[in-house]
Order: sequence, then C-alpha cells, then structure tokens
Amino acid sequence: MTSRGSYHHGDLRNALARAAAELAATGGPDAVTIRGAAREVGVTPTAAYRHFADQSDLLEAARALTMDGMAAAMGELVAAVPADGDATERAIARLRSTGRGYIRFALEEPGIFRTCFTGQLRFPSDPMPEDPAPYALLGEMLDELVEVGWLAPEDRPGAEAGPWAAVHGLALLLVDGPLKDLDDAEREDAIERTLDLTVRGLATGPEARRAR
Amino acid sequence: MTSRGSYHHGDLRNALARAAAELAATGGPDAVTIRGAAREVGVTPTAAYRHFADQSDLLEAARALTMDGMAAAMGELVAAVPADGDATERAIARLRSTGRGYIRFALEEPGIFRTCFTGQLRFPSDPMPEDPAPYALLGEMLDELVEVGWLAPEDRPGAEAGPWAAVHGLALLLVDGPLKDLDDAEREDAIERTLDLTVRGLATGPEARRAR
DNA sequence: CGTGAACTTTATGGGTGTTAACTTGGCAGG
DNA sequence: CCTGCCAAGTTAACACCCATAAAGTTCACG
Repeated sequence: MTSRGSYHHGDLRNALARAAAELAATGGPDAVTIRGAAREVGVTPTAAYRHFADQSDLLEAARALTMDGMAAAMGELVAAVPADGDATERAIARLRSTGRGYIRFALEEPGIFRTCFTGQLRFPSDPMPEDPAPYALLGEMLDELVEVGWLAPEDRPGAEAGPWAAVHGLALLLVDGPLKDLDDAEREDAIERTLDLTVRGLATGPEARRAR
Repeated sequence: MTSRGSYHHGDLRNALARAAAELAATGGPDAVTIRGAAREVGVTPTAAYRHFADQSDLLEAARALTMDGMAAAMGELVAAVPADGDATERAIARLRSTGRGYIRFALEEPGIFRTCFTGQLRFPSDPMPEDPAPYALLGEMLDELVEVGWLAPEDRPGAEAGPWAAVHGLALLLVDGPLKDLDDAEREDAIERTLDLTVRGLATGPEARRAR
C-alpha cells in the first residue's frame, strides 16, 4: 500500500478522504467536491468513483475524518483542566472547559466545525451520526455534576440539549453569525457569560441549593 | 411603476429581490443566484445587473427581505402571549415564548432562517446588520425580567448573548444538525428543557432568590 | 422626436457531477 | 518465467449550472 508514484495509487480512498477533509477545513462542506479532492491528490476525477459512490459519499467520509479531528482537539483541552480543589468546583470547571474548547475549536477551524455540524444532509435519510464525540464528552461532564450534587439526578436524562445548544449556538453566532465582528474582549465576555448561564441553568441539585 | 407586461418592467429591482427571497426560503442562501432570480421574474440574467452590482448584492437584498419576514412572524408569536397572572410569571412566559417563536420559525422556514443567520459573508467586510429585530425583542424581554426582579440589574448589560446562543443553537441543532431526526415529543422536550435552563440561568435577581 | 435608461442577445470562461469506453500493470496460476 | 485477467486507473464527453461583459434593441419621457 501507499505505493506513491505508481500507476496504481494503492491507498486512493484514504488519500481522497483526507484531501476532502482538507477542503472542508478551508472552505467548509461546500468546498468538498469530487473534482477538487481528485485534483488535490493528483488523480483523475473519475478515479474517485472507484471508491466513492457519489459526492455525498465523499462528503460523508470527510465528515467522519473532521469529526475525529475535532474530538481529539477537544479531548486535549478538557484533559488540560487542573484537577485540584473542591470536587464541585472542579466538575464545574471541567464542564466550562468543555464548552470553551468547543467554541474555541469552532473559531479556530470554522470549516471543520461547519462540516461536522451543519448537516444539511440530502433527502435520503442518512444514518444518524451515532454519537458525536463532543456529545459523549458533555455527557460525562453532566454525570460528574450529578455526582457532586450540582445537577439533580432526576434532571440528568436529556440534560444534554440545553448546554449543547448554548455552546453550539454561541459558536455559530461568533463564527458565522451576527456576533462575528466582536473584538477579543467582547468575544471572551460573551463566552464566559454564556457559560455562566449554562452552569447556573444546571443548578438543580442539593449542592447547588446550598451554594446559593 | 409596476407596469407589468411592458418591455420596461418598472419595478425590477424589487421583483428580483422578492424572487431572491423566495429562492432563499426554499433552498437557503446558496439557492440565491442572479440567473435564478431573473428566471423567476421572467427576465434576462443580465438585466439584473442594472439593479445589483453582483450576486452578493442580490443576496444582501434577499437577506434584508427575509429578515423583515422573520421579525414580523416572531412579533406575532410573542404578541400572542397571554397577559394575565403574576408579573414575574408573565415576564418569564414572554421570554420563553420569544425563544419558542424563534425556534419554531427556524423549523418552519429553515431556508429563511439560514439566510438570515448563517452569514458566511464574503471577504469584503460588509456592514454589520444593525440590530436583527429578534435581538431587539430579546432585549425588551430581558428588561422586563429586570423590572420584576428576576434578573439582577447589574447583570443586564450584555445579557443577550447567553439566551440568544441557547435558543439559536437549539434551532440549528434541530434544523440542520444532529438533532434533526428527533420525533415531535423529543423535540418539544428539548425545546422546553433548553428554555428551562435559560430561565434558570438568568435567575440572579432578588425575586429569583425568593422563589427558590 | 431624440435621448438615455432599461432591457435584450450573444458570448466568454469557469465550475460541477457523472457515465462510457479505453489503458495500465500487479499478481495469481500454469 | 510467462501470460492473461481484472481492479485501478485513464481520456473523452455529456449535461448541466453559474457569473459576468460587450454590444445591440426598445420605448418612455422630456
């Protein structure tokens, strides 16, 4: 495999998928085209059809790759959260850091971010993308919040929606939307305040009542 | 003006803008093309260049129109909130209704919604779209929350970001994103829980402390 | 009745997905 | 070691789509 230079590429499928992911990173999902990926790899457009049924198939592959990249980048950010201090504070800090990582990633890699989350998938109902890794990460954070008594256990099921929405929404407002032109200070302020709101919004447990 | 049928259309600019808005409604911003709008109006593509500098100019016009439509639709929804009961409860109900209206509109008119908010505007830094009407509406709701003592006055400045982000984010997750395939019950649940989180997240005032 | 704005035709030059038919060359089996 | 098969590539072409410019035509109005 990977026998570059030869007539038979040997790993074309992966090479095309990686190229597609790069295109997505710089130009968003719309930039993911069969011809573009083929061009990047230095191969004929039609060659791609040996490995992908059609353009949406290629997009799907690119999405999978970019999703992995995003999950990895976020994982690092969350792992970097200091593990000292009071358990409740730490759990909260970890949740905040998860959200911050999500938003920061969106700002640094808007193309990847859009590719991951603005599906706009075509008519054929495609298989629900199992569990986006960031989503799973959020779930863990919420579990921790239940353990330390910040979030009430009975509120745990389905608790992902709110925090996810808040962080996701702010990311998009900042990247693509009306909040795009904020300066650094304003942006940081918006982020921290949104995280404030999120943490406070999750405060339904006994420990939260006590802290108040 | 408006002399239809004649060689000189008389109101081409508006006609094209309306057509562009329709295209945006059904196909999102990507569907807004000079040729498409011209076709719709029954006129030659080049005619459009008498009224719009280029395609992005047309898009801008479409965005303005769709934005107006969105604001109007949301205004109705908010105005329909019952005005009875306790002041605090009413203020909260109005805030929730604003958010619900925003999300509902996004679900009913995804094309318009995307056109309004997923800028992805081109390189030339275009003039910041003053104040999107829904944003202004949110501001009023927050003012009311301060008046009734739910939101602390010192937290009022810049308080828009959080609620807007939450509602905006959920709308996008439901319309375009991974939450697209939820069934009705799940969707409603996600909406209400996100609104719960938002309201609780804003509870920094004296009245909120009392209610707890 | 002439002028000029509003519209037309015509054309250039680019992009895309996708199919059909041909070529190359690695590898398995005689 | 040769040979032939077939997967993995190729060239070529079809059929769309788009933005935009140059030059000609129409007609409303002063």
